[in-house]
Amino acid sequence: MADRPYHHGRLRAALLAEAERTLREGGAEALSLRDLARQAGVSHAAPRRHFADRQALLDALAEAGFVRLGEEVGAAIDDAGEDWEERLRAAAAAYVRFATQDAALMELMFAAKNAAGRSAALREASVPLFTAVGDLIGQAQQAGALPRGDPWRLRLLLVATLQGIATLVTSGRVPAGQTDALIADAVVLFTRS
Amino acid sequence: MADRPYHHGRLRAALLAEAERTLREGGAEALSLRDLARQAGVSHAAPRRHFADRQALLDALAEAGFVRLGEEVGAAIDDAGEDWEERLRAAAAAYVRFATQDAALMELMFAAKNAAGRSAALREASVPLFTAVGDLIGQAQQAGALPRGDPWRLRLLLVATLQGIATLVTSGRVPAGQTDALIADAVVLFTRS
DNA sequence: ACCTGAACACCGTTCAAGT
DNA sequence: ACCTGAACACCGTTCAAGT
Repeated sequence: MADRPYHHGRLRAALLAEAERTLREGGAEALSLRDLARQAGVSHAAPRRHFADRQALLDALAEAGFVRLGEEVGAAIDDAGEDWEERLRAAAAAYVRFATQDAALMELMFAAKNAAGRSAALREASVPLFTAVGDLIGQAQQAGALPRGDPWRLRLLLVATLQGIATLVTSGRVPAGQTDALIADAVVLFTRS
Repeated sequence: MADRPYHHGRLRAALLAEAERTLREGGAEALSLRDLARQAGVSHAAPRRHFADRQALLDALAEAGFVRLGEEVGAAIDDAGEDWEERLRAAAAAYVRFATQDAALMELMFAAKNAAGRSAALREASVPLFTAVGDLIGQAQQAGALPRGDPWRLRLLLVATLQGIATLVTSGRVPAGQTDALIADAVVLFTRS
């Protein structure tokens, strides 16, 4: 690292990787472009080439977060057995686990200032997540494990419930060790309605 | 304001009031202690007497937010008719309305860094909200409008659902005009399970 | 195409000193 | 008890200049 070349080569990726770590350890407020540049061994103005401003970096983090959340929830569903209630529980557990391990990232992903049409990229990045949950619901309905009804609205309601549980857990309002019980309650709520 | 006395007199209250306004208009990131001091006509070091640091001000805002949310949800329940489903819907609508109008404040209230036992005052401030929801659930259960089961767990699940809906709405993931339908769906989910 | 270095206008926080 | 003013160490952002 003493004789680093003038061009970093992977500065954007390096900044993002380091930012994810800082975000996990100290929250979004601990993220400083100057500090990231320092840790990448680059001048404080160098990140500007890759991120127009600090918000652009946060946007990129949120975007990557949605992609990974979609992957993890999808994988959890696939890895679960064939029982629909079990699959729903696996999806919910994966969602809450992600939120617990990356609480600050989750806050970025659902920040109000990133609302609606603010970022087409962010909306697009969250498609796999919503698709995975939507597919699960549609199939569970066909199998008779979930009540009929507009699958779109049911999908939105399920994601809302998972997101709410995640928020209560990460904000410390669910007693330790009660998380799984709360998730199980939520799944029962949907399957028995 | 030209000949303001040396002692402001109500500096703490003035800072909080102005901070609430800034929070609503520009989010937590727009909150600057120096700027608040300026708007109060006081030196930049004066707020220190009332708030140990910036985080202490944010904590106080979150605390006041929980008190007000508890009041508004409680009032909505009281103002609703005697029908339990209608009362649940009124509580949910009040919760989401609060979150919509004060999205940045809501984020402060449920921030992960304010977790668990971090602030006894914050926990205490949220008691009326949880009590109002808990009482509603207990009474609806006794009236047969909600299924039996541990009311504590049901209370947590209901708050989680409301919080999740609020987050999806403020983060722009619920299509405009679909909010009421989502709230109605949530209430049906609880009453028919 | 990518990065540097200096400059600007802001912060939060601290602390001796004033009223 | 409450507030001021100067000081310190940080920021994000901009821009001419370097490679």
